[in-house]
Amino acid sequence: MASIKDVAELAKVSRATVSRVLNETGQIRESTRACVHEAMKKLNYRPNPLARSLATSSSNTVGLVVTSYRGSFFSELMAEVQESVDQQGKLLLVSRAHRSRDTELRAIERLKDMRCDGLILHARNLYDEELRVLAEDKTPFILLDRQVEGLEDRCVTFDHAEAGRMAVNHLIEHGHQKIACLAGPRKRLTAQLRFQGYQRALREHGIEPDESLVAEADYDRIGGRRAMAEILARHSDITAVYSCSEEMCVGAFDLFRERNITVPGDISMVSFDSVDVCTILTPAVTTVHFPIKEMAVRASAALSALLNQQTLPAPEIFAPQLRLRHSVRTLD
Amino acid sequence: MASIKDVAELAKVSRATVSRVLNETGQIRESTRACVHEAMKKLNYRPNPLARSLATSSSNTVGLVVTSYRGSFFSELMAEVQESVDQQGKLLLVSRAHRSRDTELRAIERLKDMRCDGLILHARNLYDEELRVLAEDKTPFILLDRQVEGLEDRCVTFDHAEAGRMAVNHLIEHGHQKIACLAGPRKRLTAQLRFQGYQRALREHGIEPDESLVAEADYDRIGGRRAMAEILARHSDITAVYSCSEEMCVGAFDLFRERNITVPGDISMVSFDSVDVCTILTPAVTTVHFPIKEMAVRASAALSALLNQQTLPAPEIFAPQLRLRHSVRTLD
DNA sequence: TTGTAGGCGTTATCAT
DNA sequence: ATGATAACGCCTACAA
Repeated sequence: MASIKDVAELAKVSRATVSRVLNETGQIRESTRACVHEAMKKLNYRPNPLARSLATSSSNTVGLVVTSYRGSFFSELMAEVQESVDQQGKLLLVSRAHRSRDTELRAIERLKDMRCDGLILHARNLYDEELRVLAEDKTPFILLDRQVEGLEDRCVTFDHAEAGRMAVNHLIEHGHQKIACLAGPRKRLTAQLRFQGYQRALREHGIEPDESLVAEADYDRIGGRRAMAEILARHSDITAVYSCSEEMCVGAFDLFRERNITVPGDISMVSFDSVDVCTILTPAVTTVHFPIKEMAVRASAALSALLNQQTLPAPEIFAPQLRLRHSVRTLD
Repeated sequence: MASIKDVAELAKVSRATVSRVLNETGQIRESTRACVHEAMKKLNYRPNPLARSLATSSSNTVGLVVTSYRGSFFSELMAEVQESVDQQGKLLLVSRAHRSRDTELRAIERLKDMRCDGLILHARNLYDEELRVLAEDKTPFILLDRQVEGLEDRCVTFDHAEAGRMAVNHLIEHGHQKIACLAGPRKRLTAQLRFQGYQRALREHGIEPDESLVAEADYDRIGGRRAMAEILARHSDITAVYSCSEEMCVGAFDLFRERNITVPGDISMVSFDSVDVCTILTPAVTTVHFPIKEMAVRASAALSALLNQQTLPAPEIFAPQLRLRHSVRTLD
């Protein structure tokens, strides 16, 4: 591979000059510029980004931290970030954080080691304080789906509790009282919020939440099926279900199909959803939409603005949105 | 950030020694090793991978080239590769090639510029010859879902034509004769193969393929819906559909639902599938499974073997597999 | 076992 | 407008 030195020699100039035409910096005579360009073509020269990074300690690279690679949620999230980063002419580095503070820290470090220009963090376990400390040093970052005091302008968030409340409200307004909840892992903050929304909606209508109507799963399909089975074993007379993820909703439908339970005939359903899986089900399921794609795009844009020293767009809290479909029956 | 130099000074040794303990190379007295380690801890030293790459021209990085980031197929493909690369302790760089030879070449170059140790290519447009030429130079690569003469041991492939034949055969064996085809983009080789499988199955049973039973789409949901509508406009009496992608199948179901067409009552369906979307539909759709996930894992493993100079596992042609579900009715 | 010194390919600061 | 030259942080002969 030809290096800048080869180009310099062939063009009979110094490496500095080649560097200048390369970066269009400084003043260069048109003739020498042409000469250099010719030499570059002739040698099929490609600048070495690693060397450049070493010299500038920046890398034209964006880092993304996620807790998992699996499942359509993360897949689409990564794809979306990939897309926008790509459009900014940068490369994306993704690093997985698994499920602890420690591994999240490591994931971030790997990315900083690579001198990423900026980071997008979908970090679930770090303490707010750690994040604030992190914000002190060089590498700028955006927090995806997380609210941290003092870092509001770096947060792209969603109101999970309100979303949950809306979903369950919808059910109650249609006459449902005995509403089951397929909940996410309790130790995840957003799962808690979604659950709180459920409780809040019930209480607002004078219904006391009943723990035995709730079952927990890891947001996944088979977990959802199992959780649904658990609840039905305890209460065969529920009239509605509030699912905290689309995959759990699919799992519940698996069970319904097996047992010839019809939706919304026997049971009404409202689910969280972020990649429109619920529209594939029959009937299409009414959802509260968690716009992870839009949020991902927003995060990339915000980071880009940060990197270019532009004024940050106002921090945005994405609003939940009810998407009415055909899975809710009006009870009389 | 502390550099190797700082560590050396603090430990009162040379940078070479630090480098040695870092890479566990050469012989070092236990006491100095300890000393160096201590210095590293004290300074919270982290080696700079960029500098290392520059020096060794290798980067502990794997590159992946895809034609698109969108859609569950690519999402899951990337996630899967991400997972295995991650487990090898490496970082993944993904680059998009869009839809032409030229852009594919560029995508590959970007990755080579970054000195990726190896590449996984899902390259659709490069000529076989170009790939062979590419194989000459340093960076090793694996071809995903593509067969190239002379590079057989670097190919992880799937028999699309046979898969298509199996699918349509299944339909014919259940008494169907007038079988529509939701085809992928003709200019893509694998789409052609899937289509050829359709033709072959028909001919083997003495049915002459009828172009008006075929409609093309870009493997996507709305395209599938439109294509299905086109065919139905021409032939309202088809009894079965062969869909070349799961998303098109979902699109067709969208139409069916609108028009109260039942599956398999009115129309039977067999579809290609790679991420099990078809099991979400009602009824669950019988599919030929295109095991992209397994293939992605295989590709990563093969690349890893290549990188470690291990003997390559025998090249594998993944076999199509019919997954019987409930979307095919037996015609009498 | 350890140190010296040159190189990896750029950028950037001075001069000229 | 251009050229030396010293970083950037690490690796690796070659010496000692």
